[in-house]
Amino acid sequence: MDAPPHWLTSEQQAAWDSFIRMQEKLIGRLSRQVQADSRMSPSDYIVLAKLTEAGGRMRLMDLAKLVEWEKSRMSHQVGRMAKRGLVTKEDCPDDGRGAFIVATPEGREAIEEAAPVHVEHVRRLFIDALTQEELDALARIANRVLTHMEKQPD
Amino acid sequence: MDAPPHWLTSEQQAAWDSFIRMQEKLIGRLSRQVQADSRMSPSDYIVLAKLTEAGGRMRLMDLAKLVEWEKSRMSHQVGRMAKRGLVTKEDCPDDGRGAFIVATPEGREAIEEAAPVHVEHVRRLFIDALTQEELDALARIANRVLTHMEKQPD
DNA sequence: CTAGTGTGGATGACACGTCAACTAAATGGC
DNA sequence: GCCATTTAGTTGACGTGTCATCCACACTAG
Repeated sequence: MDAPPHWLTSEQQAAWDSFIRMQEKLIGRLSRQVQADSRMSPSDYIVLAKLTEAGGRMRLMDLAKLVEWEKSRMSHQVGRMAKRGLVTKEDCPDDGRGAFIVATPEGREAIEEAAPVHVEHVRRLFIDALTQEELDALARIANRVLTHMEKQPD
Repeated sequence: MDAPPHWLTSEQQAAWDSFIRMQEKLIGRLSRQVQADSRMSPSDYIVLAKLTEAGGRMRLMDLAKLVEWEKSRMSHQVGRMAKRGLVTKEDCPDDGRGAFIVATPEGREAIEEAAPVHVEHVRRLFIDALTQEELDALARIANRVLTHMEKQPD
């Protein structure tokens, strides 16, 4: 009969707006900073971080799952990174289709140089703005949203 | 003497990871949904929403400031949207450099159709996962981070 | 062994964002 | 009025993300 309540309450809207705004500003700024002081793209950073963290040698598909990317995106990304000398691709003996992605020394050096700087930025922009209680609250909220999302269709 | 504490505590790291993960999943999913059920890109949606909200006729620069984009991005975006018939560009009589961006009827129709669906998705994926207290807490945290970021260099 | 299916990965077309350079008109000082 | 400086907006190159498609190899059933 009567239409469902289409819009958000002003409090809900305010929360959503604040979240979106903060998320955009924060991510945007961190991205620009990674690029500025490491000459790597944010994607390069993530991939290299996860790759070296896992030993520096991984199957493309495993890497994609680890970072939660689709394989196509990872394939493109790895291709570009190979062109820049950050990683190399090796054939996989066990699986004729397979490819190992291997971090080059330059790649290792790049990430080892970039990581502390990046963490410093995260601390300065984000961590330092909040108390540990607020961080805990945020983590709890984020995890709640994540588990709730998993139950939703689509 | 001793190096500064380079890394985050495990609690800090956990909070950061949860936030990033939730943010990526949520934004990713909402983006795909906008595209799926409106045949508009997320950028189209935002621009059209803000534009019509403001009367459907605005200077490009004002629009850019409103959405907090740089003018270049807005110019490209508006160009594409014009090509798709969502907006048109009109010369500005008062300012020879200027351009008015005007939402076309098709643009208005598109956003009016897409908005309720999008809000429903936001509600379903995000709002419904949290209590009003949690939403308030999140808003407070987000605003804290935002004001803290404004004080930081860069 | 072989036919069908599934999986790892590459590829190409396209939309998007960023950066730097550029044009042209407005503005302010003199 | 004239020159220097802003400001509005465009443009092109480039790196990136997505989607659909494709290929080669692996696996399984028969």
